[in-house]
Amino acid sequence: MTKRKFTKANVDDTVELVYNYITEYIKTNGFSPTVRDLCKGTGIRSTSTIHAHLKRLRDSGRIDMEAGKRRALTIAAFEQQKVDHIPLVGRVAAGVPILAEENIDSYLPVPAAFYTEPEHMFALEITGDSMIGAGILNGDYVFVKKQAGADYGDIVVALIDDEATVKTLAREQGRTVLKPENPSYKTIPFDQEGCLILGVVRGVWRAHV
Amino acid sequence: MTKRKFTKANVDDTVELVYNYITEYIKTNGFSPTVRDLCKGTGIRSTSTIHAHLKRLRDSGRIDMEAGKRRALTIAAFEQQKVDHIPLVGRVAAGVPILAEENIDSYLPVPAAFYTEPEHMFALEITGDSMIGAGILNGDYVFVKKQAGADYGDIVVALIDDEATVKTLAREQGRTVLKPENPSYKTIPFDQEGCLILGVVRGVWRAHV
DNA sequence: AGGAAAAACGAACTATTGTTTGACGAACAA
DNA sequence: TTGTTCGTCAAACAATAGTTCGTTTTTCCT
Repeated sequence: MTKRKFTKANVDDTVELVYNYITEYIKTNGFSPTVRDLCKGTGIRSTSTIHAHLKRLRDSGRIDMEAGKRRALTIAAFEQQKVDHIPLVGRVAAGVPILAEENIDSYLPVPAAFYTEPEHMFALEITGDSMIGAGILNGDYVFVKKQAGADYGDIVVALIDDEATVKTLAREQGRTVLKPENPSYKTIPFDQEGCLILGVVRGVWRAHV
Repeated sequence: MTKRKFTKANVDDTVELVYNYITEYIKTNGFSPTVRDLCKGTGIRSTSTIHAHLKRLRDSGRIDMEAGKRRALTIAAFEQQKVDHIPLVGRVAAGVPILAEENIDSYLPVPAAFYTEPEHMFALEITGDSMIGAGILNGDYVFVKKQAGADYGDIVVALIDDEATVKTLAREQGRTVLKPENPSYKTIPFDQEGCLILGVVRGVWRAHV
């Protein structure tokens, strides 16, 4: 009687097993598993077998690993799905830079792929329904790129007499105005005195309860 | 002449230096730095000094570390800002489970704090303007919790004759209907034949170009 | 000035962990 | 059946990296 010492499963399946355990491990622990962790996690008994599978995963571009480095496996796909944390601005204090520490309530994670310069972004919670026509509702979060100028048609965050407001920047009858997207609100003349553009809306997030 | 071999800076400042380098390193590399990496990064020459600072950071609850484990530092604050990646469903193939592999285009990162069960979520890109009244525009992404039932008033993703659509579930004149939030679209009767609720919209994301 | 405490240093120690090697078993084709 | 290939295994090797220890330097207090 020959004793069955191991089973030789389909390689692709085993590689998948290893890959899944890596992602799972990183997700729960926050750092990469070791070769021996993968042994325990997958039931594979030899470190060299894991090693071979890791090479396959690296060669197919699914993971990144540096030779010799411990716990240095990273999921290649995460690169595209990188996340930045941008500040959520609660109140806009008068005379204080928008991103000053006292303004920042917390940080929200945002897909980095959506923006080229996430370090210049901030988020703002919408109060009121003046922008309903643009699909921006009360309670929504807008993600704003900080910049002093904007184009006509852009939805901007502006400071008017020490109050922050979100409106569409437009040109009407020869004047630059801040236009609400709701007929029951009045268009605000944008005269340079006391008016300041803080940034341009680049994204909207709404959570349904 | 006494040779100045090292300067003894304020401990808090040095701890901060170490902490910042850890976050920076993890952000760029995807895995934790080693004690010796931190030496190079901070200019501190002794591994034991770094070790002492790491203990301080752990004791003050700012980082997590397990004794003996290599490259296993994690930033404690990241815990609260955890991100889940939920599948972006491109097409909805007839007769195939919504989360089947062939439906999934890619994955989007979403703040885990927003949902209790991110593993049951999927995302869908909106085509058309039938939900303008609810602030859901063409090109928006909706984040959907997968469930077979829903309440009246919920915005649902439903399958009607093998086509996925996003509408408000409502009751009108004694019948259950799928109601568009746009007067130029017709209300769709929700008869059980060929009609299926795939999930309920929990979030909306819009990126302004 | 003298001494204690705190912080940094350098070197040695330890062990976790990546890597290599050679052998064995299973699957498959000739 | 027989040989080849490939996946797995066990064990040993090598080295990266966590930890400890005793000393030196700086700061601060008396």
